Amino acid sequence: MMFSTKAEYGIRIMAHLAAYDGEGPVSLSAIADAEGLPLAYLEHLVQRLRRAELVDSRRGAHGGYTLSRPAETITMAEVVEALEGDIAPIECISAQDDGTLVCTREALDRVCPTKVLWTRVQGSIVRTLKDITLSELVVPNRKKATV
Amino acid sequence: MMFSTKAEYGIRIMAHLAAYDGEGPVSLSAIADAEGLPLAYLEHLVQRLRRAELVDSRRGAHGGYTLSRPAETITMAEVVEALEGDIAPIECISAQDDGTLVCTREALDRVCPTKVLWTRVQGSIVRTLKDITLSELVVPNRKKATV
DNA sequence: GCGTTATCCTACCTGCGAGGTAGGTTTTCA
DNA sequence: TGAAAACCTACCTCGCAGGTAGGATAACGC
Repeated sequence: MMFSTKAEYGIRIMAHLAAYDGEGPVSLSAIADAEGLPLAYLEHLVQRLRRAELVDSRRGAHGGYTLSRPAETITMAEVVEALEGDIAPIECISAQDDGTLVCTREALDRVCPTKVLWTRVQGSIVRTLKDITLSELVVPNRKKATV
Repeated sequence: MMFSTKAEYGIRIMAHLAAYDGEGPVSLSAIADAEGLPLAYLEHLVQRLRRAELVDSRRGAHGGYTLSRPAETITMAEVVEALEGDIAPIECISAQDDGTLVCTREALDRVCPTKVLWTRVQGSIVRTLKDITLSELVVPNRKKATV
């Protein structure tokens, strides 16, 4: 597998928040219960989402988390990157600030024969993730209950 | 990172064999030397390639490995799959024989909100890998030397 | 046939990070 | 003022990627 459960669980959090968007903050324990995931672990993940400013938090009783923006404007590339860090198919490839990819294996004289492969794979993954917004992951029949 | 060095090293082996295609078998120790990778570890990887029938082997003195087919007909999807096993972006998603993807998290009643995401990511990765053949990875200036 | 060179095979080792726990402190509400 | 929540830091542990070790088997050159 290529993405860890960090991405999976974190996306479940986001999808859950999206489903209850506009209904006030949702507590993490409610999400942990609903999704059957360990609360203490989700706390780590939601902190990443908060630092990436994808969710807002309200502390204290009746507190919880809300989406910081409408679900339609949140791409899965942002979410996955917040959770997993830079999206790179393999260790030696990393993106620079300007978006160009560099290969750490590539010395001055030698070109890396596999770079072209990883570059294209990375491109297609990022393109796909940018193309999907959070709103597409919301399960419809979960929403109506409390509305 | 999403692919391990198994894929990276294995692809380097394949690229090396492709560069010396038609010049008789290349020994693994020659490849290990040229690429600066541990021979004993490469042995494990090349066995996977052999079992997937991507390379042929000849034992004994002056033995080594050769591509089993022309490089243009070998897709990177085959190579990566031989090395890493099934290409799945995340643990819960796996491909069935007919190519449809299933999510182990998906119970009878609940749909998995993230499945649509992983399905599309998986599709774009596989499509990209199928689209690239080994011949595209061959570094030109490496070939002429012994020709 | 015998040494050399290679593949082939099985078992083992080791460090690290994913995945998870624990136990607090701080903030907000009723 | 106490309950409910976010917030924070430190720790644990176990599987596995990445690599080693050592031998068995096979095909040459002489």
